[in-house]
Amino acid sequence: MRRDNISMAVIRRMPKYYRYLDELHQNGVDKISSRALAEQMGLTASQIRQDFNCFGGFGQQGYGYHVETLRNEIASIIGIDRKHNAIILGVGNIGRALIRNFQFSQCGFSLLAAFDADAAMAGDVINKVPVLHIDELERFCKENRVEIAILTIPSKYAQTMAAKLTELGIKGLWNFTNVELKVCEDVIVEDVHFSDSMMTLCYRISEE
Amino acid sequence: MRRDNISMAVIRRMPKYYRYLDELHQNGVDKISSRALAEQMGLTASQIRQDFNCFGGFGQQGYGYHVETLRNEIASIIGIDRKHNAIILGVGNIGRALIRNFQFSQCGFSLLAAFDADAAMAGDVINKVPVLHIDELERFCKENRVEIAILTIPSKYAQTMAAKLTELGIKGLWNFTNVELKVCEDVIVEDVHFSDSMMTLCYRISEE
DNA sequence: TTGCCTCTGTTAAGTTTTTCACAGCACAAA
DNA sequence: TTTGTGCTGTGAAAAACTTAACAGAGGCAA
Repeated sequence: MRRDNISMAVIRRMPKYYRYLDELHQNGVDKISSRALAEQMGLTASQIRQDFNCFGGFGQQGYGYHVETLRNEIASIIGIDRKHNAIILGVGNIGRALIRNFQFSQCGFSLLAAFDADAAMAGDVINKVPVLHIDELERFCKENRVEIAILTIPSKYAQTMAAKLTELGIKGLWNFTNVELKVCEDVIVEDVHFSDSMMTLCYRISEE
Repeated sequence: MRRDNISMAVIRRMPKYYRYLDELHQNGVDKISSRALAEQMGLTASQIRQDFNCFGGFGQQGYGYHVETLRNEIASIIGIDRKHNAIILGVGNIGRALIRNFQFSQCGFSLLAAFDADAAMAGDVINKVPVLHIDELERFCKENRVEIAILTIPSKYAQTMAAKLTELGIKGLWNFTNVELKVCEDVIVEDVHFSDSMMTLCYRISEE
């Protein structure tokens, strides 16, 4: 399974494949052809075969793809079959929403703790996740192998916090602030820019 | 200003341009060259010039771009200088987070009302936005020119609700559920798939 | 077993997107 | 005014990405 030089375009389709295959599997579907999957997903069969081939190809000629096998292969490619430790910074509305509702384990993560600058929250437990004061961040990161941090703090603190987390050896940041973070290049930043998404929608509904 | 056949790749960069230009403007910067902007944004100067040229080109040879003018042109292209009426469906954690924190007006929208199936919430007002019972949706849409709906409801209701909203003449859906919505093609769906984003991060931190 | 049909992996063609290169305008300095 | 530098708009080249096409493997029925 060669996973070098895989283009971002392909990578960003993998979670979607996973989602569809997982649903098919749960509906008891055993096998599926690239054509059938393409139709459901709104892609072309060629693209699907091409995509899977980036990782070696998991189908069988004349048969198609075995849904469960393919799903598991994709899970393994993405890495969600392993557990990566995560922490969340900022227990405001969005932070709380993620802690309560987001299925971290289904995305390969384990949410170890939440941090907030508000001392009044320290000691709380939300959805089994302990809330700690931000002053404990450094100690916590040193004691636990934290791989990613989720930024749901106010924008003005984002860059400073990103720098601190970089120092503490974090590998990835899931950034919900509307700030473009500058970090050294071995730290991965995945942005969730609500406003960009909303503005795109704004443009698209205005077209005729 | 020709805005037909603009590729999605270009469109998705426009909000980012807007963000940077707005910040430059607020910092008192008057003019900027494509090269300087490229450096800040992590793009190439060529791409920036190419992008702006899709809409006619707003710069001046030998000078560069006038920040405020360019920002306003982009705002007008995206459509955030107009006001589009929006409603939000589902006042759970994410819904509440958006109502409280998201700057709708800065993205060209005006959030008229929130809807929830929980009758106990009806009559509440969150951040000046009235919460109505879902039964009032139809009446409300008929009385107000609602252009987009934000889906922050449980996934299992998403498809049904999308169909209903389509009937009511909605133009766009901002979809926070992890369901792939099937709607007729003149309705625009803009997905915010947290899990796709998180899985992509998962993949990327695993690479070496 | 044979023959037919389906479907993948893979190479090639086509399309889109990005980058390069440069003519020519604008401003500043002399 | 003239000269030089900086910068855009634009057409062409390069790269990336998607779609098409097809050989051949495998299933299935007779």
